[in-house]
Order: sequence, then structure tokens, then C-alpha cells
Amino acid sequence: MSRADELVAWYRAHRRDLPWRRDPRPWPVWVSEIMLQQTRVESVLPYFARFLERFPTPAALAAAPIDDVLAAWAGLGYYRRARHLHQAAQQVVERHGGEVPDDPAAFAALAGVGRYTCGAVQSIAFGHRLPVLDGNVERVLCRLHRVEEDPRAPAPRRRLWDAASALADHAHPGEVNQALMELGATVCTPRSPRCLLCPLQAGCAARAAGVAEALPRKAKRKARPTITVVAGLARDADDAIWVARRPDDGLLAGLWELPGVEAPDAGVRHLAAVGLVGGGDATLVEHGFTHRIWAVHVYRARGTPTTAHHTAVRAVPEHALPTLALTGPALKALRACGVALPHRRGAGRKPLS
DNA sequence: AAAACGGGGAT
DNA sequence: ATCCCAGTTTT
Repeated sequence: MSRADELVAWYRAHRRDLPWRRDPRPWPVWVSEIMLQQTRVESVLPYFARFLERFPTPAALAAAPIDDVLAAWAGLGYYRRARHLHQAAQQVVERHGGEVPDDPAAFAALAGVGRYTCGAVQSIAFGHRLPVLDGNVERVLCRLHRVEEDPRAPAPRRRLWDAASALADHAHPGEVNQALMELGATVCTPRSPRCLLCPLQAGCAARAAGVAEALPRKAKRKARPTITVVAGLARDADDAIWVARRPDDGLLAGLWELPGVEAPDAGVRHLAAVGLVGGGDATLVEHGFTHRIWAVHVYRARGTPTTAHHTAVRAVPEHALPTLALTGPALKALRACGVALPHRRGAGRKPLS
């Protein structure tokens, strides 16, 4: 048996029962692959079925307002993925009559589809012999071939794609690819790999050299700066809470939050930038992103916020807050100020009508 | 080549 | 605290 055969045999015996594997049609596979970018399986599970129920076809997604799409994505992160998928669905309607193209070049031309996603969807849904290289596969192959350089550098990168290509050149490329990812997720883990359970242990160069745990060697990330943000918790005459929609570009694009601004320091005076007047002590909420940390100082405030730093503002009754695509920091701020909300990622969140 | 882009779980 | 994850796009 070839290595790829061994992988497929292992995969068929040990694969997890995941929703997108029960329904390997192109659209669900595509949605799952986008959601799974930089995102763990456990985080995707609550979103996947709900998203497909609401947007069962590319045409259904293409016809939806972007705010509905963002509301369905709220809490998953990397919101540009949702915008690209929305745009790609419209491209599929325009260019391919609403059918996901069974054609790697046509598929790769769609918004948000890079080499990984193209290989994954086209191999799993259509059987094209294309490789995938994600964080899991990268780790498996770095160990299998004992790649000691930083795998993100160009030369090792090419070699890893070539190694993945050789494996995917198989009668069942979709299963080979999923086997590599499954192996990385469940056996060839970053720390404490379970080599005794691995179908590739006999041919693994890193294991032979005793360095499996040390690979891959990646450069450290830079420290994140902390940014001060000042926000106001204000209510209108009906006790509804004022929220503001972020710009359509950049961080948390198009999501709703408490009206506020980035400021050089904490201070109620900064609320004037969004048309509010505040008082009292601030409630401090911290939120870490990949590349920065927000220290949000939330003040009780009065007035009607302006749109100087936002695309829209509206006052929303507390019970209706979960229908909006709220930012993580906004959810934390509201809870810290005593506003009752569903706890993490709103599992009964209803669509915005 | 580097930076931007979320959030959560594991260690 | 740090690392990492079924990555892609923009600068």
C-alpha cells in the first residue's frame, strides 16, 4: 500500500462524524471550508447547520442583505470571509447559473477562494486531484519529511505543497486530504503527538530522529499593542440601547457596537466625538485580537450618538440586541454593565428581518 | 515579504 | 501569558 492508501484506510476507520461529511455536496463543503479557515471544528459546529438552513443554496446567500449574512456569522470572526462568500455566491449566480463550478480554475477565480479552499472543495466535492495545505497538513508533512526551516518561508512552502500534491494524486483525493487534516487534528498534534497511533509512524523522519515534538519550527509573533477605546452606554426615551454600525472596511467591518472611538487615554470627554455626554466611573472591558488588544472604557452616557465614526446608529430594545451582528467587545461591555444577553455566540439568534 | 483580519481552547 | 487553528487578501 502507498502512503496515501494507508492514510485513506486509517481515515475510513477513525474519522469523526462531522456534519459536512454527512452531506458532501459542493455548497455545504464550501461553506464548511470557509468557516473552518483559522477556526477550530468545535467553534464551527454551532454555526454550520444554522447558516445552511438560512442560506441553503448559493442563490439564497446571493439574494440576502449583507447584514443578514453578518448576523449569521457574528461571533465566528474574520468577517471578511462572510463578505467574500456572499460576493462569491453572487459570482456563482452570474457566471455559473447558481451551480458551484466543477472546475478548479473557475472555482479559484471566486472571491475568498485561495489555493487551500480550491483544493479542498474541488477534491472533496468533485474528486479533482488537488492538494490542500493548512496548518494541520503543514505540521504532518513537516514531521514526515523532517522540515526544520520555518514552513512559512517560500522554499519549504513549495516543498510542502509538492509533497501534498504527490499524496493527493490518488483515486480518492478528497479522502487523502481529509485524512491528512484529521491526522493533524487528532494524532499529529502540535504538542505531545500520539505517534504510536499514527499510520505514517514507520516512515516519519522526525519520529526517527526524535524531533517530532519540536516541529514545525515557526518564528514567534510580535507583541500586540494595547489600544484605548472609549464607548458610551446610552438609552433613548423608551429605554432602548443606542448601538452604532462600524465602517464597511477594516476591523469588525459592518458589525454593531456601543458608540465609541479609539482615544489616546481613558476619559469621558472623548464621548463628545460620538455625540454623547457621559459621567461617573468607567467599566473596563478588555478584548484581545490577533494583532492588538482593546482596553474599552465604557461610560454611562446621555444623548443621541452621531454617525461621525459609524455608518449608522439605532436604539435597540434589550430583547432585540441578539438579532444584530454585535462585536465581541460590545457583548462583553453590555454584560459587564449588567445587560442580560445570551452567553456566547447566540445559539438561538434569529435573523434580522 | 509583511500586515491585517476574530475568537476560543489548550498548555 | 503564549500558541495555535480546515487561510486569503491587501499593501
